[in-house]
Amino acid sequence: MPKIVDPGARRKAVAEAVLRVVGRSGLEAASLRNVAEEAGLAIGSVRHYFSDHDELVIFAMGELTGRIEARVLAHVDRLLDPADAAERRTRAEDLLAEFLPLDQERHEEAVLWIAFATAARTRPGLLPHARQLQDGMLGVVTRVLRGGQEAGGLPADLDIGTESLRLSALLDGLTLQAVLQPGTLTADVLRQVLRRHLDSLRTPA
Amino acid sequence: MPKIVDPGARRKAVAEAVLRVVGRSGLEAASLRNVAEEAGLAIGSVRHYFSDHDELVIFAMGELTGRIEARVLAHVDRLLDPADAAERRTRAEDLLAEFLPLDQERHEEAVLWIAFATAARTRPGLLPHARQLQDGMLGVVTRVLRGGQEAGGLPADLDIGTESLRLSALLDGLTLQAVLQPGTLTADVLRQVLRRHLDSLRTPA
DNA sequence: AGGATGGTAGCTCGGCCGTGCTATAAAGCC
DNA sequence: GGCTTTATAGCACGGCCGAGCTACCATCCT
Repeated sequence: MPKIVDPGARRKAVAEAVLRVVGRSGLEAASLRNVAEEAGLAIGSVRHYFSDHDELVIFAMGELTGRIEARVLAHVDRLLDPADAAERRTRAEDLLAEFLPLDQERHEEAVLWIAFATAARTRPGLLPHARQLQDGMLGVVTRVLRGGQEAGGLPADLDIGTESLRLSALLDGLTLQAVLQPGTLTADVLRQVLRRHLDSLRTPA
Repeated sequence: MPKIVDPGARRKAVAEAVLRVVGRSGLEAASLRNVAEEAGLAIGSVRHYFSDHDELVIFAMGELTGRIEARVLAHVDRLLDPADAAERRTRAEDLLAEFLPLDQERHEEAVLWIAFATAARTRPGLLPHARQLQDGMLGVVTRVLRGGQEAGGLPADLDIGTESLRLSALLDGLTLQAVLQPGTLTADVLRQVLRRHLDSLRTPA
């Protein structure tokens, strides 16, 4: 039986178990024992694929950030590919909405992201993944705003640097509040706030 | 020696030790042993003032939120007391700036707040304090915006509900990013983003 | 056929955890 | 002075943790 196993797939399966445990009970509950049970494996089997507990958690975070990144980048392609300016605004909003927990899947990802990102402050091993996703988000937001400016949809004198920070902070804040207060910030409200913000950018300073 | 001790003061002193440990090593490090050592007490002494480990952590979070609340409410009084509209804008900005980690003290508080608030998701005992501060912040932001509108500094057709959510989310997001990326978001940048946001609210939709 | 390889499993150890429980000493009260 | 109260201290237990290590077994290679 053993040889035919794809190690990468196994690692991913275990990582998913980690994410499920973290989503359900928090990062501190992601022990080897709990993860092994969640994955339906023995503790020794899990350790066969991960030398360290740290490596397990870091890899799981990498899976999470990779998933989020892929979903956003797909929208980036869709935004930049067609040159029809008519749908540009809609596409931009949809792209930025990918950062918000608008459905259950993205809410779960947001919960996980907040858990790992905040844990990175005291777990140096998680910092690279946290920085990468955060920088990536700022980069995407910056590209969207700059693109909108070049397309004429946004005022030419808009300070893209400051506005990118403001918008990315808004997205982060909405995500954080949605995670901390599930039920209060519904998907409709989140979308409305985002739309209001994008509208406000169109009016000259 | 024993009788002359003020229990409240002792509990506060131990709570401060909790906050120091959490700030340095994260909430998961706030064990009775670590806290007792930080407070310079024996583990048994700490337990004399707190029946439970849970109670200790919850009380410490209460101390934190109480501290933040008191600081903000002082600004609220200062904002509402004088009726000189000239300084109103400045006072409002200063009040809102109290939510941002502009100096080392507030940065430390922001770190602690994020740690406790995110932990509240899997620790039900922390939820009340988290909700209270979060609701309080939204309430203060709402009052500031509504006050600005009534004073004529903001457009009359501004949707205070949505704008309050947007602004409070922005403040939360800036705080989160400043905590996650210390050094990147300097105090100057934070203030600039806040100022830009308040400026943008003055222009009619 | 038989050794090598790699997946699966779990026992064991030392360490930290919260907590039940007990012991000691200092202060106030009669 | 004796008794109660309370602050301080810490021992001991059971539980969970990560990690070292060994054992077993299925497959593949020669």
